[in-house]
Amino acid sequence: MKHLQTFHLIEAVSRAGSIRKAAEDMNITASALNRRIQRFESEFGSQIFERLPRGVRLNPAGELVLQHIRSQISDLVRVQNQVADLSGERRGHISIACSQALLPYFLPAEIAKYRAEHPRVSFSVNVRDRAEAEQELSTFASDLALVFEPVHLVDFEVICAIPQPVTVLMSPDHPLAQFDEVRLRDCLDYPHVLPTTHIAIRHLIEASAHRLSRMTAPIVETDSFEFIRHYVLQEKCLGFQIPIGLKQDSERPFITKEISSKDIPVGNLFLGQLKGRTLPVASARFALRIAAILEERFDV
Amino acid sequence: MKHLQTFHLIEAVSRAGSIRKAAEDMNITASALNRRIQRFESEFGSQIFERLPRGVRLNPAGELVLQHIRSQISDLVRVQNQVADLSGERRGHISIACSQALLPYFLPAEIAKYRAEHPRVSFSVNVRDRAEAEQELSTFASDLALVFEPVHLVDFEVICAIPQPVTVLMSPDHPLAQFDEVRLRDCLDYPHVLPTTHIAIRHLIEASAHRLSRMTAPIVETDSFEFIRHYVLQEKCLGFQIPIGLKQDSERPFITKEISSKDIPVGNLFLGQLKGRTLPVASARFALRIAAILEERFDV
DNA sequence: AAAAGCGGTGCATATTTTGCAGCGGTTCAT
DNA sequence: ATGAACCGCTGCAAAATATGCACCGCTTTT
Repeated sequence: MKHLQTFHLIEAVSRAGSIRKAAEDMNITASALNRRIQRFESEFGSQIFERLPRGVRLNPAGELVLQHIRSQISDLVRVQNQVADLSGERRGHISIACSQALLPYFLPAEIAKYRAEHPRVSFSVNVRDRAEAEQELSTFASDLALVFEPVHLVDFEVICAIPQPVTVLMSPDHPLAQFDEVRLRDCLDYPHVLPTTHIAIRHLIEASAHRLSRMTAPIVETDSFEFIRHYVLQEKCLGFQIPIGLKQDSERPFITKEISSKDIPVGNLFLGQLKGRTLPVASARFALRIAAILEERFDV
Repeated sequence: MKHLQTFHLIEAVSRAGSIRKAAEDMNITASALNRRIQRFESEFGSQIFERLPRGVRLNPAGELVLQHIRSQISDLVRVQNQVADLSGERRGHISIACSQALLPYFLPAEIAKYRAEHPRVSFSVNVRDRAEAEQELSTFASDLALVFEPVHLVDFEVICAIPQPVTVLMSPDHPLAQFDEVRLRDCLDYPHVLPTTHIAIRHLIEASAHRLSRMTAPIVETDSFEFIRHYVLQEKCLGFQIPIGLKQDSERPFITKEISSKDIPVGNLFLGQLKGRTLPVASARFALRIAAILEERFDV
């Protein structure tokens, strides 16, 4: 849309860090771009870029404006989709930022089910750690976030929260496999594989270990849950996951046991969106549905 | 701002009901305006006006677009105010749609107090009945609404709700003035003045009278609370108000008695904003403050 | 000290928008 | 029934606006 061009240019400049580079990216001359920005600043009533010797950078006012721009653009496509909806077409695109645990079973299954009913809806699924996921919402890069234990929760509007106790997994021939209940202190006695420190499960385990005055001693540290799931079958050791990352039925190649909340506090899986934002119809519908499914499955 | 001009034109056309009239209002030729609208429609991807023999009218898609436009404009001024805030100026404008009961004491006092601290903040206070007030929010004509018993509550985000029992007032020499408690049935036995039917208090009274199988028989029906307050001093009769519309201290020229919730259900005074909207800083601050004051005074 | 990169500007040129006049249609008052 | 009054819409020339080019003054880099 024509009247948003200046906005796209501003975004390009903020990305490129210099007017000349941005001009090249957008296939116009630097002088034209320069003047557009000057005109915008004068109409808007305040500078939005600070001029540096090596280029330009958004100033605080500019950050606000950029946020406004992104929200405006995303809202416009929302309106366009709603209009398309009016004329009978059920289409749209849903972008989700999610934690790794959602990748193997939950999201593939749910998205497939949804698309079976709404074939004209397409999806983006972006793996993001819990900090990145929130960032992703505020830049309008994703509509929804489905993350385990997000960090800030500012600008994060919780649609639903599902408790997910940390779960230990092991191969069936592991010594701990025979017990009904597994305590954290037992786990720490055996070789174990842990996620890297910025991952929420690791965080919960470290904090709890510290309360027991114990130390973790991972034999392997990884940022991939998939790796953990496969590794416990290779070497006799323990791995950790959250329930939603595990197959629902009992045909699992390994034994899983939830660790009591007395040992490790129960974390939450949050489904959320950008605070105050009106989601596109498709995303809003999908979010409600996912919330219902989650709440039913983990009966909250 | 230049890039919003098309939006203002669309708004003008929807208001005028015809392109030619709108063109005159906006001081351009009909042909130019016509072409702008055609261009917008083609860029947007769908017609937004339906062409009638006597002019044009927004179609459903157009209604959505207009809503988007209003939200964008209001959001832009919000950003501008926030930027002004950054540069140290504390200014802004707060528009409020409210019920009559707020006019005599509450709002004048609170606005004055607020302006004493923030002299650069200006206000609009618009008296609206409870249906209009909600309308007012969704067209972005007002930032805040402070209304007794609003009707729909769709698109209405409640900031706080304050119970307000219907209160009967009378001159000190009225027969009922001597009793501690006044029942609704007693009130209906005496001459009474009532607000017109679209006003919430009347609604509550009518419903309750109906439950008692009694009828109201107003000697005067008015849409002015001010009139009621003055009239009970002229003729020996009863009037009805809600507490916030009455002076706080006891220096009232008339006797007031709250009617028990057993007789008339307690209505609520709602402070609210448009659902999902981010208010301008000034309005948001003022709303929080009013909420705090209300909750303290009527200790919720 | 020279080169390279930056934002900003004057001026001629290209592009877009506007106003004017006029077309074909429907509504409304006579 | 009929003409006047509106309506949305369009071709074309004029006005307004945005663009590209060449170049300035400046800072950083080499």
